[in-house]
Amino acid sequence: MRLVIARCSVDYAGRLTAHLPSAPRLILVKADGSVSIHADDRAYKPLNWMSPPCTLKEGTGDEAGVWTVVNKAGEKLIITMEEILHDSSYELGVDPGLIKDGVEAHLQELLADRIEILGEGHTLIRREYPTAIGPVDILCRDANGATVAVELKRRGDIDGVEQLTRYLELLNRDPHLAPVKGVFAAQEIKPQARVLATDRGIGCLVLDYDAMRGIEDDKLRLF
Amino acid sequence: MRLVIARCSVDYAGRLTAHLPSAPRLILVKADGSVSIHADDRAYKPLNWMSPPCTLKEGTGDEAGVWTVVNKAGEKLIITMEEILHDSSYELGVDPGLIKDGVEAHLQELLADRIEILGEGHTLIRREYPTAIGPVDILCRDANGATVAVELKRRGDIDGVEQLTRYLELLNRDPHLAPVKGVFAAQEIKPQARVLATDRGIGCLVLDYDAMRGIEDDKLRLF
DNA sequence: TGGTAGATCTCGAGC
DNA sequence: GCTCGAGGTCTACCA
Repeated sequence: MRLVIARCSVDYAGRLTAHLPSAPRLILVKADGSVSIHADDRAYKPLNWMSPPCTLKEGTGDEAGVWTVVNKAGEKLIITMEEILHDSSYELGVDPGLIKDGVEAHLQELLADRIEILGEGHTLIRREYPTAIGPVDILCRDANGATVAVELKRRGDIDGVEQLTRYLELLNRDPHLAPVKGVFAAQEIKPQARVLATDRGIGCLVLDYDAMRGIEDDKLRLF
Repeated sequence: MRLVIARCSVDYAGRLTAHLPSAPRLILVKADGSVSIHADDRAYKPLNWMSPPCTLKEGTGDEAGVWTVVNKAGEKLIITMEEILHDSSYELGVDPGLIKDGVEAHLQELLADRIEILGEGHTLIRREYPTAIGPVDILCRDANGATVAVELKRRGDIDGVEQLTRYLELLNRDPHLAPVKGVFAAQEIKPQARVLATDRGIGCLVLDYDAMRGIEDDKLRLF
């Protein structure tokens, strides 16, 4: 990891063209060859960057102080250094990486484990039920044996309803499954998504992640 | 901008919970109070971060070496420093910011200016034609006076077709406009999006940004 | 390699 | 304050 603080201007030419006028900034050159340029605000997104794999060439002679970063697609990032204020390097090694909890995959596990949250007598067919246009999060049967397709989201908005609609259209063409009902399940369902879902006869289910995890924990404690 | 290289472990509790085991990393504290933690790879996304506005508290006494970053929503980022390898600060000032070219807004301008790209005899009604569910990018009439709604994307995929479909459904309820045809225009149209659009009777138009800009430049040179 | 869906998405505009 | 759409989205996963 190389840290450079420098007054510089930057030009990017690739999927779009963009220019950064001269100003003091932080330039990060990482061990994988990637380069990013940061201003003194915003935690998440750099002003400009080149993702790996890419190669950095530092100009010499006439081109001294001009860094050119290129990737395979031919995108270019050109950094023109005007004044170097700091330049240091550190060996950090490979990062052990982030351990996450609380994402959609876990919600899917929890709901599959407690499928009766969908209603008395529901039984799981399978998670990630494959279709031609992608896997349905959960497929199950209700107490009457009717097929139910569940689309799971952390935040339920209109896109999720469209996605489920496409699945339902497809699943309903399968005589072994039809008629298939839809349930849109999320930790939070946006009003417009609820309206659209309801209009299409799709059920809405708001999930309480902490409560579900609690139930799961209780269940685990029984064994 | 404060740059710290340190062996540290990190815990995030907020929209999810996440943990980073002890390892050497770069910690950036920016002038807006934001904090980000970088490994020695990936240009774009930090391992962990807290977006502004947020406040950083460095622990003292028993809590020495423990940094706590909190935002208004109550999300917490806790950084436990085990060994500081570098610590320096720089005043960078406010960045003049990025100048972009080649985005959807510009495409819309260009297409509106050369509406005949859609076909001989087309006339513009207006850009950003307002509807209850949002503005239609371009509304125009073809040579026969029929209404045409255009959805513009840089990259045309299935979502864009869905969006245009919703607009068409709505616009076709307006007796002053109906019947309304749809055109899906993008610099690149994904095969599946093309299939869906065609299936719904929506036309597809691939736009050449450089050529359109060239035409525009030629046009400007005439005046 | 290409397509799809998720993300602590972020960010900005419009209401 | 929210809602929605765009992003050089990036990234992981799967065919």
